[in-house]
Amino acid sequence: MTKEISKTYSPQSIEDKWYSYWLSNKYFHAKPDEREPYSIVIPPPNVTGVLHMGHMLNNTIQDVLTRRARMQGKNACWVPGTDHASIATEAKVVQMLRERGIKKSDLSREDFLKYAWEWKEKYGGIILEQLKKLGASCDWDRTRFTMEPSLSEAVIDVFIDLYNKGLIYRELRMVNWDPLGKTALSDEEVIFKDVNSKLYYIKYHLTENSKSEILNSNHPTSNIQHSKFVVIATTRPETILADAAICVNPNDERFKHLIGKKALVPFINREIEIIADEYVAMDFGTGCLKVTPAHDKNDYELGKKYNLEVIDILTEEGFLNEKAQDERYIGKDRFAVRKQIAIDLEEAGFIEKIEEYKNQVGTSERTGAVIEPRLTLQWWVDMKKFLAKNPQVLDAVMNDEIKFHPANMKNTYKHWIDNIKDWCISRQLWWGQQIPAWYSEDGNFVVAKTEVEAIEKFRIQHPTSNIQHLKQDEDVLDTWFSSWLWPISVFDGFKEEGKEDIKYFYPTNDLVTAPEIMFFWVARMIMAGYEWMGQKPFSNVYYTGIVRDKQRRKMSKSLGNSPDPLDLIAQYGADGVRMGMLICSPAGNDILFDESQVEQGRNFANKIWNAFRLVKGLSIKPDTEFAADLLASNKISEQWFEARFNLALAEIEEKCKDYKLSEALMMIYKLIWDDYCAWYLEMIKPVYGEALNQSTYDQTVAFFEKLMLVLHPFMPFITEEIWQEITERKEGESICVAAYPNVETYNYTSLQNTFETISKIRELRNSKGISPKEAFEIVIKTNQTELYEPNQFLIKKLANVSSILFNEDAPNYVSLSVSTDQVFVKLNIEIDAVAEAEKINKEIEYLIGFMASVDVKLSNEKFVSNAKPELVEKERQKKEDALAKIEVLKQSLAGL
RNA sequence: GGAGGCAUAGCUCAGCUGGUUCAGAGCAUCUGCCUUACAAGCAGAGGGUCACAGGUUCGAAUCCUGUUGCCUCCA
Repeated sequence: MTKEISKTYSPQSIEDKWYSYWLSNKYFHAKPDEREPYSIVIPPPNVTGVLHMGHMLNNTIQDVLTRRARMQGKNACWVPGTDHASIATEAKVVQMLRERGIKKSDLSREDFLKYAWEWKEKYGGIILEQLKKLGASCDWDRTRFTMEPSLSEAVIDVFIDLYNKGLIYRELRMVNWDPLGKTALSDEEVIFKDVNSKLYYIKYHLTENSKSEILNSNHPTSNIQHSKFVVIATTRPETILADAAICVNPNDERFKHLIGKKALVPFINREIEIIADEYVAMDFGTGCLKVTPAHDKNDYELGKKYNLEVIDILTEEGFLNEKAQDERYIGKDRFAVRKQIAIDLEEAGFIEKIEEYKNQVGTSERTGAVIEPRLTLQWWVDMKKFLAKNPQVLDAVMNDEIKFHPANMKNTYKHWIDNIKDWCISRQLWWGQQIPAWYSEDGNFVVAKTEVEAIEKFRIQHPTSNIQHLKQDEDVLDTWFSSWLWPISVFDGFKEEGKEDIKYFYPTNDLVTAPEIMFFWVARMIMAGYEWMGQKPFSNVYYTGIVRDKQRRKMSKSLGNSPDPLDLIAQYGADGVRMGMLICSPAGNDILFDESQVEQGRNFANKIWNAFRLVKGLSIKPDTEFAADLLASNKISEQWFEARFNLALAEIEEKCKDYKLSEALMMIYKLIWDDYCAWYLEMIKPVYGEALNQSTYDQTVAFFEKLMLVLHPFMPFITEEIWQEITERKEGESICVAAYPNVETYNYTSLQNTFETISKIRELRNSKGISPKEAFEIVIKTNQTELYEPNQFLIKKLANVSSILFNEDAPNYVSLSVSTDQVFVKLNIEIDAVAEAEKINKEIEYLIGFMASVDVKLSNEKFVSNAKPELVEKERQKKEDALAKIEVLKQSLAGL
């Protein structure tokens, strides 16, 4: 019977089998009907992406939510897809071309895009295939891509719409420039990193000095005031070549006399003025600030204020250009120049000192390159205006119309909204949606969907412009400018026709995402939702943590500390990996991933598998062939588990409602392992070679089935396998679409004292080193025999007890405390009366101490008068119980 | 520099509007068992001044204040 089922669970073949069964039966496909809808849109992974542990966690959670909803009778739809990821993808394509010996600069835009699409078709979207291994129950028929034609069209329409509403403008501004990606970035795409750098103190000679004096001056400048220099401090000495002024604080006594004078930039001897502004911090560096409007945001603002020249000495790749004036540096990378110019300055005597300095530099989220502030013409969304038009963007989150889990993320969200900056949406790339702006040769432009429309608009808006050679804007839109439409565009919400999906599935229910893209994506989807749908895009946002290794380092490819999820699945099974990821990942908390957790998951699967083997291997006979007391005992066991199950289910549902999935999973784990396997199955298991009665067997199978249903969202594969095998199923049935159990009423049968008796006897056996095979005789002293009497069968079976007597004398027995009762066990070995007495005395001592503390409370008038009456009553009960117990213990002392 | 959060067993975390479900869970550790479902297992056990110092209260892990340490986000 059990011979055919293998002793250990092997997931591989089972997982593949059921996943293709689910696909071929289209259980994950959803279309609008009369049922209540439930929808989730996937945070679209980069089309260049490969599954990493973060995806595993994120998508497991989405799958749990989706599968639960589906089983609870909702029309569940989880929409998958990928993001075109402008910068990342373009970088990959450029790299592929380089390997083939092709330079991007040699290609036309059209040719480049042809290669890019080719790349996308070939390598893009591997990640979606990997998700299938995880068991993701996405509606694959709905797979979308942010750059597919209809989604791109929506993006363009939205741009035009916002432009027409006056929410988009084009302006020359300082942006975050990525010299590697050669594009502008939004503030959100810049990551600040701590670096150890150097603070260079550089002398600028005042123009009163003659040239020869400058070159020969080597004397130390201990007193700035009387020297013929000013000294400025900078971490970026190469930018001195772009200096336009020096600035001091007008209140700074040290430098008042210098205001209005002129200084010379080292090497190139450009004359710059010393100006005064309160912006300068007197206590930082030397108190003199070099002003470099082209290469620093604050300096740029200062430059605007004082009408300073903007001298941009960097190329788009971050190399120095001819404006740097010094031949030694032109054409070289800014970091190489930084090193070299420091040496040269030092040799020429311009360096006063160099200090070690810790500062933060911005780097590109996608390429890692150090960001250069750069003055360029870019397209912007006016966020303040946008929010003024859509106040719900903040309100809905603050009043929980859109619920954040965990809720404290609301603060972060509010802070961002309150300090919002305009969104730079243009990128100097080719892979993406090209900006629908058209320029005439004389510099006018219109925003229009097509060239034909553009010509029309020119005729009206700029009738004098020459429209012979209109040129479309070269730039594309920020990737997030398409992702923010995702919950709308995947349901074709921007199309004129086919509105059934959007009407039915929007707003979506849950969004599961990482906290770091709250601003990039979550906030902007909320904006788009209100702007174009007039409604929130989702009701709940579940923020997952970041997956870290045991040393709390973020898992990353470069550190090599991230296991390959597919290897893990191959080794432990998808169910095991899912369980391992979820078991310790409360919402918002980082998860410290450790392979031992996945092992725990695999072990759990194996445990379930063996319970299945046991149940499947039972032989069954009709109830009529069994003695009444055995049937009664089994009935008690069934009732007990039924109660346990419903109690636990209610709690599990509560936890799930609060999105505390890891706690819910832990409860299921304990329900199955401890309650069902360790207790229930042991209680009803017939002695070897004997059969089980039919009615108990039926119940046992029914319980097993229910347990599988509850566990299925978390561990879909093994639960399907067992659900299919444990009883007869029809073709086309699946646990995926089976009804989730409801909490039912039950008769509560407390086996508390019985279980405690069993445990205490086992403990005694353990501590005395007595074999489990040796049976004991016991006497139970209690005034509640009804708590034990019906369960004698169970006590005998599980604790190996041969006979049970009630309230008889028990001379020379060992006494055990069970709740307020005493259980006496007859041991066949000599018992140490002195040691026993000591043990009992200790217990009495403890109880007296305990009573004393209760008495303190009870004699405290303020407690008795202030505390709730039931609480006072409880304390009284405690005292009574303790008294009764002391009495019993004293009796057994006397008996020794 | 600004905002928010955290500190409970070796590790990861539960502990709601103060009071026997208040010191809990899982893992890890230790002891004894290959007891015919499972050694990926079974039966037990030992681990904590609830970061520190004050305060409020009859009563504080829980509320308040300060200190220290750590984390995240923003500039």
